[in-house]
Amino acid sequence: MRRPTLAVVAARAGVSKSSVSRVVNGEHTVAPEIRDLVMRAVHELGYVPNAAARNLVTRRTDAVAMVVSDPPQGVLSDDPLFSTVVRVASRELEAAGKQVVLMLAESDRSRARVESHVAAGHVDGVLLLSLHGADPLPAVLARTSLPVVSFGRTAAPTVPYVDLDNAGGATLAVRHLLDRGRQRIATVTGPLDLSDARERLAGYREALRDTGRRPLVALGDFTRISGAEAMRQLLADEPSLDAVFAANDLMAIGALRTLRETGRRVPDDVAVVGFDDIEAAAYSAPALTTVRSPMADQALTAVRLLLGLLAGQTGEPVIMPNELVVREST
Amino acid sequence: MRRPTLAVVAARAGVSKSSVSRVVNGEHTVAPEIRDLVMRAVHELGYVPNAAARNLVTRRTDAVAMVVSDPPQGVLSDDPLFSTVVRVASRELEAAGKQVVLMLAESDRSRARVESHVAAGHVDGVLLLSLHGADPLPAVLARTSLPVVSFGRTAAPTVPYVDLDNAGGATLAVRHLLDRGRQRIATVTGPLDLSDARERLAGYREALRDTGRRPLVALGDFTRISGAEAMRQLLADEPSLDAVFAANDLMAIGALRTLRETGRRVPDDVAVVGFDDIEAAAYSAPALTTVRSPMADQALTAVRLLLGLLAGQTGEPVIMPNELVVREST
DNA sequence: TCCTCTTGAGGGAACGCTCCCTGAACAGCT
DNA sequence: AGCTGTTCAGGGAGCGTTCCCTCAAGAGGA
Repeated sequence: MRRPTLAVVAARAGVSKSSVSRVVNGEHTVAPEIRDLVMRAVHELGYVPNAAARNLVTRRTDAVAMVVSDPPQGVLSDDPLFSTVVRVASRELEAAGKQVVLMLAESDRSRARVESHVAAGHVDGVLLLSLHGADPLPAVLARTSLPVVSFGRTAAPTVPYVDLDNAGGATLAVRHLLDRGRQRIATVTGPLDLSDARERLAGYREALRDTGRRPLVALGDFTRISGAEAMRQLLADEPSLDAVFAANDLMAIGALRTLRETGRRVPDDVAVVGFDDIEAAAYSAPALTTVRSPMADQALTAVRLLLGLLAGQTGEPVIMPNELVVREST
Repeated sequence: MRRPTLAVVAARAGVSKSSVSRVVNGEHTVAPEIRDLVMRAVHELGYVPNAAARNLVTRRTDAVAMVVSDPPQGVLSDDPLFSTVVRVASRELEAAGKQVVLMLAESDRSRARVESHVAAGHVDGVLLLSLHGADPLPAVLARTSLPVVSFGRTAAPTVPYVDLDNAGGATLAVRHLLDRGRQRIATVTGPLDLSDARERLAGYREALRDTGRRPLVALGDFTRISGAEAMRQLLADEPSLDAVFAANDLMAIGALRTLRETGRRVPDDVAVVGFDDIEAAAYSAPALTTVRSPMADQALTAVRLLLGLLAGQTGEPVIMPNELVVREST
């Protein structure tokens, strides 16, 4: 048994297909009595428009792609970022009547899939979740001339993005450590192919510059384990350090683990600041001082930007502010 | 400038539309020379089939809905479960050539959206992420007679699911505490409207039954904060307790926090076991002994089950085994 | 009363594809 | 040589919409 079509509804209501179409699409050039007739038939038959047929003629899909551009074991994998951003963005897009098509771009093969899917016009626009500055995808997608918005800065000039004030946040964190009287302040960076990581490092350097202190840098990759290892490295290089700024909370949590294992008290011996304020930050031992990044707001802003583009408006990049959350680790 | 259509490709190749269609769909009743001609034209023109037109006539969509059935502040919100399951499932579905339509079902309104979307035939099948046993959605979706598979047990009899051996895992955890010589073993449950939570509680009771020990139960809701509060409650009720089985890792981490704040040493004074083995479990202080639930495998199994149903096979519920991971907290 | 103008309903082509059906070409048999 | 059977290309209807165009009906003005 087949779902009813426009024609069936029209027959039931005793009007033409055109009128039913007009009512269903909310056009105002239709007499109230006809509208009522149609509405009744629609409800009685449980009519739902066939999206495929509609897309075919309108060339709109009312769908947007949510592209997660990140390698399988990448930054977003275990990050609370993923669930927060995906959920908030989905909710907002659904509220706007858009269908959300989730696509992973974690290999060349899947990137090609994304590209052809988008180029084929299966979606009206793209919300790109990309933290990787060198990602080729933004530029590729921009070429399709479909609206694209990126969550996180991209190199493609025509792609508006929503990003944090990473450098500012890092400076905030380091200034806080300076205020606490710390003398030897190290940092654990994220993977430096990510602009987020580079900017946070730049903010760290910036804050130290005027104080005459030497930077002390160890590389991490935004995972807990890398934070633990980088901390070990830092302690070996500079046993006298008394503060660490980790470029994200997961690495800060890893660093806490190493400090605990090596018998350092936090914050007495070493103060630790993270970045992001993920929920786990409040539950570490000791609870983590961190720079809150408004991920939900950022996601919301990105979606609104995309919806604006879809509606024909233009879009400018947005930088979100952030704030320091002081807890027990400093 | 419009994307090329079948007809354009046919003209270019000097063959009929039908032949192009046959080649594009990989039918074998086509002569090699014609196939080559068509393939060349396809590549030269960058032809990609129009999905809407194809769907219209085939009544297939090659899309599946991934429905996240969970209130906004629900269990999946901050849970690593979400990102793991969503990513693994997406990857597998994409590999099978399916488009993934992400839908949230967090309110009556959005549930209705999901229902009408599915009933309207916009997808070929549904992968339901539902941990809520009383969720009305499985039954509703089952009525559409489209293939539905649930990640997590459901009450709907016709919906195959993939679930953990929750009771067995809980029993495993409690037996471990008994083996360690613990005398007074409490538990922190999840929200009891979730079957996962109920089963884990049942497993706890089961393991204690033969030992003649009295159960000691506090209610949580699978969040860190609830674990911390439940632990406080337990300590007030029974200051002499020497072990806790928390029904998930997040609550176990919350419990660790309370124990630390109240001056208990773990595991010396109180041993703690969690459930799930999320990545954070290895980074708590002390590192958490926990029951590993193979979430990635479970997601994969669910997807395979769904793909089987889509291919016309039948599907039976699957129960995944789990194992104990012993760390520092016991 | 007639004409023009406006409002709004109906008819039907078009969107790009699949798939059924027809029929051409050729092989194999009597 | 003639007939049957098989293989495979082409023609064209139809999928369920939208939207342009035509046209009927009624309002308003001369």
